[in-house]
Amino acid sequence: MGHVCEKQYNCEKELTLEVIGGKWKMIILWHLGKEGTIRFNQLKRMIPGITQRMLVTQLRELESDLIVHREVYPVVPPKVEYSLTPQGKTLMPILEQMYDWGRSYKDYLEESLTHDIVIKESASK
Amino acid sequence: MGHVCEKQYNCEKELTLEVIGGKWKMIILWHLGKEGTIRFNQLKRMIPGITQRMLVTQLRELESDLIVHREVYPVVPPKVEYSLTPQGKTLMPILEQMYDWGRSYKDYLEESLTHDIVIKESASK
DNA sequence: CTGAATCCCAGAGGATACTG
DNA sequence: CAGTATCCTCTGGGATTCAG
Repeated sequence: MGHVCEKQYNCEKELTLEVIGGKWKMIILWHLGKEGTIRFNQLKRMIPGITQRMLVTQLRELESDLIVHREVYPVVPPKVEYSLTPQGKTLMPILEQMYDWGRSYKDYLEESLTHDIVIKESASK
Repeated sequence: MGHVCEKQYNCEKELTLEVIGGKWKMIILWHLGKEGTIRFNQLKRMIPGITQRMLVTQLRELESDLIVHREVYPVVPPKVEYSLTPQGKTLMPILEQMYDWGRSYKDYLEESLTHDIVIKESASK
């Protein structure tokens, strides 16, 4: 099943990290959580810098972890839609919390940076 | 400053991930969050399997990211205490949520696994 | 349009030994 | 006790090409 199964963990937090920790997984999950259902190329266009290969592999892992659902339409040209599973949707609160924390942390870093500059300037006088 | 500064992100969620994403960082943060203040070797004993080198490097990164505070006592033999900064403490709710999600996700995986077995058994009759 | 197949590399992570 | 200093392995991630 999931690529997550074999490994050993000190704590279930690490299991969670294993699921969302890939380089592009959080952005993928984010878009799917907001938009609902997205086609492959649509998703690719929404994520600047990602290669096709990476998008595929990340999606495959999320799929085997039962986080993302893949719906294939047997038409030509191919049409494949991705969406969150019910289990996948339960990740959204975590992603939102991580977003909020990241924002305030960024502000915090900038503050303490400018503060350092003030300290250094007054010290060099 | 932090090892976090140089890189570019699509979203601040990835900044958060950058901070807590190291192999041993969540367990370290977890213990510091629960115990408050811990000495180096004490911490090492609490984390089975970690090497001194890894514990040092992970702690150094957390320190440069202003998440962990390092207090050195000029005595012999050396005594160094680690604790969370105020900013570090704000991470705890995220870790707890990740713990909770990991637990229920683990249950979910086991359920759907046994369910699959049932399906397969009845199908092979 | 949605992939699979190759090839490749930096860097995270680890084993081990030494030190003030 | 709390670290450095080396050296090495492994794999996550990427560039590129081909295919149904």
